[in-house]
Amino acid sequence: MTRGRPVKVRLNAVILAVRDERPLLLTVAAGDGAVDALPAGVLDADGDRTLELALRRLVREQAGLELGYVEQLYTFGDRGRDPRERVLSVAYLALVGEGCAAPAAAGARGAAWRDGYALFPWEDWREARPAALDRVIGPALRDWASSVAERQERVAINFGLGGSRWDPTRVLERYELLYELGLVAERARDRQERSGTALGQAMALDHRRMVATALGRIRGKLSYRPVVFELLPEAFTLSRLQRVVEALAGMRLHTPNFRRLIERGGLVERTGAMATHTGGRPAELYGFRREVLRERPAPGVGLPRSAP
Amino acid sequence: MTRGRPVKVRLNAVILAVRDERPLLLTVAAGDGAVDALPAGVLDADGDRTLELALRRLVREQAGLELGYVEQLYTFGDRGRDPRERVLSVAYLALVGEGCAAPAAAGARGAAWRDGYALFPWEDWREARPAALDRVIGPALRDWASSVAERQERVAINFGLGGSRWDPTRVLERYELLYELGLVAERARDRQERSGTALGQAMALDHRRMVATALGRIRGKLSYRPVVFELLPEAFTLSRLQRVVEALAGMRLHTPNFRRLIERGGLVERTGAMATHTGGRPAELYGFRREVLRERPAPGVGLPRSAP
DNA sequence: ACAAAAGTGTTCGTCTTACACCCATGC
DNA sequence: GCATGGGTGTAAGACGAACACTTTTGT
Repeated sequence: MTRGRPVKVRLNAVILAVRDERPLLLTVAAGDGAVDALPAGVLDADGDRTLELALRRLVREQAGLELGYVEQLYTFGDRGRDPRERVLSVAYLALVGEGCAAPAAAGARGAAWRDGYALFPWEDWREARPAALDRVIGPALRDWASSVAERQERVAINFGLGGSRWDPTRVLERYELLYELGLVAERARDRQERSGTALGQAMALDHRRMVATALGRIRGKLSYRPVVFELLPEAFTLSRLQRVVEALAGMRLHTPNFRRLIERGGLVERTGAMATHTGGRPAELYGFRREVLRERPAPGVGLPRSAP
Repeated sequence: MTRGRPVKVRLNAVILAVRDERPLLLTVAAGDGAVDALPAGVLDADGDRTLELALRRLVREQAGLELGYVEQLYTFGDRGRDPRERVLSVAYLALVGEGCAAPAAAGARGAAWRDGYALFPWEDWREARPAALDRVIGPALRDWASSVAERQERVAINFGLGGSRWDPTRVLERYELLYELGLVAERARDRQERSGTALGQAMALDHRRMVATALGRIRGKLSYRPVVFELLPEAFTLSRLQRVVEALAGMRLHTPNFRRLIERGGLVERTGAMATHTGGRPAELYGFRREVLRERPAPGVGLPRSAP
């Protein structure tokens, strides 16, 4: 076997929570301090039995946070990802309850919880169709794709423009397209050019790409795995559940149908208790119903195919 | 940052094709020659621009095969995966047409195409419910799970036993459970014990786990991405398409409904040509219809929830 | 003629979506 | 009382599963 220079291996954590109807991301200060970075560290070849345990250790050390749900996201290894050296980064996605994401609960090293949609303003369709799409992105895409069929198709599929629908899960594809077009700050930085348009908040290295991967992954997973419950307390109201799903999906759902889907799908069960001070009528408190895993092969909340 | 011993990085390829209604896997001779291994190699930190390109190069060198569809599968990094040293292995899944998988078309180094279900006999439900399930696996699982609720749940979910349905995508979970129970040869080998039950053909290191990951992934992907077409020629009959899907899914489908699903879903278009010598009435030849990608967010063939 | 595979029609039940409406609390 | 959010009923429609049945070849 040929053997080149050794490659360094790093682990990265995309840690998400939802609080006040906003998806939050745990960040630490980057080396140069100018932008945020993801918690990261190196695998201890002797100490860490598995990659996942290494990640948990690392997040514990850096942010004082004990992770619950963790899944491997993707391994990034392109040359030039890190201008200093060739690194392989194994990225993980972790979900924590909103209790962990208390405003003060940031540990050492400038750890902080950032609004996820500050990174991807074009991904939040809850209030309205994001303004950036029509003001900046749309024109730039049209310009770029003009009279190149393949580009037009790519734009249509990923941004739901030419008769296609907006697919909430294509977060990464959209980010990468915007990167190629030079609409995000990372592109100019990576090429050492003067920066032009800079949509959304930039992050260190390719960390924003990792977060895009994570958001896309969890949006997809919502509909076939009961992952939302990792972000909620033991007991919750259905509307609270709906708000969390909406925050992740970046779109509003039809309340009455959402309730029925969840209840008839057997994902939750009544606890008997009630939530008061809801702003209106008191709401029943529900809990995740584990048995659903036995009953249905792919239990999830299912995003609508059309906007509500 | 703490820095332990450096970790080696390897790439592995799970290359699948379907031929004669059987999923085939490209293997090479393992170091000791006793079992098969997956094509593998090392990333060239200077030469390879991306991991995917490194993988393509590697497969070209080792098996003389030019890959088409490639996707990253998973990164394996547990300690003890390779008894010799701590290695991180980034596994990729590749799909090639049956032309590449010609019986003779194995390159150097003892490359060969193996029947995928020789590795996982319990995964092929096309002819009948696999015999091993009732003869060996069922009793062993019941024994293991007896009077431990969590184990019973895990068995039910993954093997479709206690009121749950068989979920074709849970290939990895099933393999890992059988590993834990000592029903596959790798378990005894890894623990340097005398081997007992040895279901299915073993592979080197944790390569069979990688193949299980790949099979589960592609089974899942069938229903929301048009991946089958990577395994078919440009023009094909609907029944040929059905056979390929069935080979991957490990189950039979209801022919008339399958046809309608595919046609109504807009996944294919008539080519006008006909296939003769089909054994009966000549069949129309179809081709993949690229436009679906614009029209539908998740185009795929959709496996049935119940057996036909 | 008959076997074998291709291909069509129709029915039924379930799941999705949308619309309309009633209920219980705080202020 | 009325605004606000919680909660229910029901009907139209899309979709998947199952059944029966016709068509076109090779032998």
